[in-house]
Amino acid sequence: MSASSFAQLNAQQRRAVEHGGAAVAKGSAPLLIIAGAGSGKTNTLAHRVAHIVMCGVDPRRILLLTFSRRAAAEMTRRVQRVAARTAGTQAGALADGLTWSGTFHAIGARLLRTYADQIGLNRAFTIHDREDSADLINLIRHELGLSKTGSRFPAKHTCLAIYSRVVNAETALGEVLGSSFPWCVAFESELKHLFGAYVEAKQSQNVLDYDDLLLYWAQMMREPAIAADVASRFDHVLVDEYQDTNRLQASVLLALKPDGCGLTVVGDDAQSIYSFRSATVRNILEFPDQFSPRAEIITLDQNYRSTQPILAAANAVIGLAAERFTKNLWSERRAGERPALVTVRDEGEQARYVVEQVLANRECGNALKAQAVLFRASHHSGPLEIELTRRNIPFVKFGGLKFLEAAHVKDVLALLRFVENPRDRVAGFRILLLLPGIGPVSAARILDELSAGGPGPTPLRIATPPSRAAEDWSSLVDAIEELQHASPGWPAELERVCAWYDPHLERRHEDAVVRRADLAQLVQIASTYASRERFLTELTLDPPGATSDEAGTPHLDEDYLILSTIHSAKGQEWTSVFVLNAVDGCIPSDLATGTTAEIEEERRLLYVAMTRAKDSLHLIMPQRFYVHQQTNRGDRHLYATRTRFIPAAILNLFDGRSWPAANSTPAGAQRGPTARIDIGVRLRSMWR
DNA sequence: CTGGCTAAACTTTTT
DNA sequence: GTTTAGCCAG
Repeated sequence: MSASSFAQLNAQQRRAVEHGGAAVAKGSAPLLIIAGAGSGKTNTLAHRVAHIVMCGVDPRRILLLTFSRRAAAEMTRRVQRVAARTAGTQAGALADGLTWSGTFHAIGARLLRTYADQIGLNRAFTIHDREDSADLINLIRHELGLSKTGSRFPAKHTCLAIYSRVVNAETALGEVLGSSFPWCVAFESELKHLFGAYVEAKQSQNVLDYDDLLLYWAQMMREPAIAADVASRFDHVLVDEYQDTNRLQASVLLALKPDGCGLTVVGDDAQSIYSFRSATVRNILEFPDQFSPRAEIITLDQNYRSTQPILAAANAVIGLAAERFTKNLWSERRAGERPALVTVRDEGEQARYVVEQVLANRECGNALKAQAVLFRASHHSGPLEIELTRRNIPFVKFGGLKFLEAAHVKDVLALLRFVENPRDRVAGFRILLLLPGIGPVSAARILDELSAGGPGPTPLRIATPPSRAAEDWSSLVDAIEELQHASPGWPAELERVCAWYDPHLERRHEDAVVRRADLAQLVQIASTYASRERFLTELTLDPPGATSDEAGTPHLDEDYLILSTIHSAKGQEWTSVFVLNAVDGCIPSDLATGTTAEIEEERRLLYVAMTRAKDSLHLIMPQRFYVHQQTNRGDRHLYATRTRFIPAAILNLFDGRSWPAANSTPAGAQRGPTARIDIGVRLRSMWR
C-alpha cells in the first residue's frame, strides 16, 4: 500500500481507513466513524474497503451494507478507482469481487434463499411491497369482520404501520400504540388478533414482507449453528448511513459480529431522517458501548463540499436542535455568498424563480445536472414540473410515486409473481379481478380450489370460474401454463405476460397508449436482470428511483435538472441547490408536528437539504398557498410564515430577498386577498 | 355475485 | 385531486 495513494486524505480520514493496520486481514476492533455532511464519507469508506482488500482479504468475504443499490454501485466504482491507483492492473478484479453489497433487506433476501432449506422456508418465496402487504392485511381485516360499519377500525395502511413499528423497533404492541398511535389504543386486542392472522397468512402463502426479511434473518441468527455459518462468510462488515438503521437491523448486525471484530459503521447523528421507518439515532450513539473494549470513534468534521457561509447557516439551523450533536463542521472554502432566503408571492412564482435562476446558472457554465431542486413532499414540485415542461427543460425526479406503483405495471408484475409463487394470494386475487365476471367472491373461491390440493403444482384447469368469465379464464390459464412448462426464457416471459394483459389494458384504461409505453419500458428494464426471480426480488427491494416526465428517461448523455425529495437526496451533492417551500407547514410538514421528536427530525431534514449545496443555496418561501378543495378558479388561500427552523436570531446568516423586485411586481399581486386564514391555527387544530 | 354508481374521507418521507 | 366504503340494478 503506497503512502502516496492516501496523500489526499486528511489525518482523521487516514486513521479511519488504516484502522486495524496491516493486520486488518485478521479482523480489527469495532470502529465507529462519525462523518459529517460533505466530510468525504463515501471516499473514506471506499478507501477503507480498498485497504482491507489490499491487505489480503478476499473481496467476496466483505459485507457492505448500504442504503440503496445506487450507493452500493457508487462504492464499487470508487473502490475500483482507488485500487487502480494503488495496485495497478489487477485492481478491477478486486472491486468486481465485492459481491455482497446492498441494503439490509436485499442481503437478507439473498441469505434467506441461501439458507431456506435449513429454516423451513420455501426457496420460491415472493416478496410483498408495502401496497401488497396492506392489501393482504385488508383481506384479513374483512375476513375477521373488523371492517364492519361504525367500528372505526384503523385503515389498512395504519394497521401495517403499527405492525411494522412493533417489528422494527422491537417494542411491544401496547407501547407502540401508546406512543405512536394513541387513537388506536382501544383496538389493541383486535390488532393483536389481526397481526397473528396476518403472519399465518403470509406463511401459508409463502410470501415475505419487508419486515420479514429482517425478522427471519434475525431469527435465523439465533440458531447458533446457522449463525456461525453465516458469520464465517464475512471477515469484514461495513455499514453506511448507520444513523438510519433500526433496532432490528442493529440486532442482526450484532448477531453477525458479536464481538465487533471486523465491524465498521459510518453515519452522522445530525442526519438521521428515517425515524418514521423506526430508525433510531440511539443505534449510532450507543454503538461503542456494545463492545468490550469499547469501539473506537473517529470523527470527520472537515467539510470539503460547501462554502463557509453555507456551512455557517446550516450549523446555525442544527445548532438550535434540542439535542446537542457530536460535532460542528468547518470548511476552508472561505469565499462565497450567504444562502439566499427568497420571498415569492406563491408557488407559481416560486417555479418561475427557480427556472430563471437555473437557466442563468447554466449560462454561467453550470450544467443542469449540477443543480438540484429539493422539497419535503413529492407533490411540492408539481407547479415546477409544469413550468419545466412548458419551457422544455428536461428533468428527472427522484422519490415520490414510482411508475412501479401504477396499476397496469402492478397487474403485469402480479401475474409474473403468481407464476413464480402460485400460493401468493394477493397476486392471484389481483389477476382474477381483472377478468370480467369475476369479483372478490369468485376470486376467493377459485384460489381456495387451487390451494386445496395441498403442496406441489396444482393443475389450474380444476378451478371452476363463472361461465361468463370462461373465455378470459382460459386465456389466462394458457399464459400461466406456457410460462410454467414451456418458458420462453427471460425477459421474453415478461413480453408474454404483456401480450396476455393487452386486451385488459385496452378495456380498462382510456389512456392505453401511454400505459402500453410504460410496459415497453418495463420490458427494457427487465432485460437488465438475469432471471425472473432476480427481477421480481430486486425490483421490489430496490426499484429504479427516478421518474421523469412522459417523454421517458432522458438519454444518459443529455443534460437534465434534478428534482428530488430531501429524503432521496441523501448522500448527494450539487453545485447549486434550491429548497422549495421553506415555510411552516411544509418544513416542518404539518403532518409531522405532533411530537417534539418529529419536529426535531424535520429540523434535521432542513439541515440535510442545506448541506447538499456546494457553492450556492436558495431557500424559497412562497407567501400564499392556494387551498385545495374549492371551486374552480377560487381564490381561497393561506398565508405561510418562514420555517420555524430559521428564527430571527440567525437571519443574519442569510441573504433575504424578494422576487420579483418590489417595484416590478405584476399587477395580479396587488389584488387583495378574499380570505385570510392563519396557517398556524389550522395546523394546531389538526391535532385537537 | 358483479360492477357501476354516489358519497365521504383523506392527502409525507421509503426498505 | 384521489381512494374507498356502501348502495343497488341487473
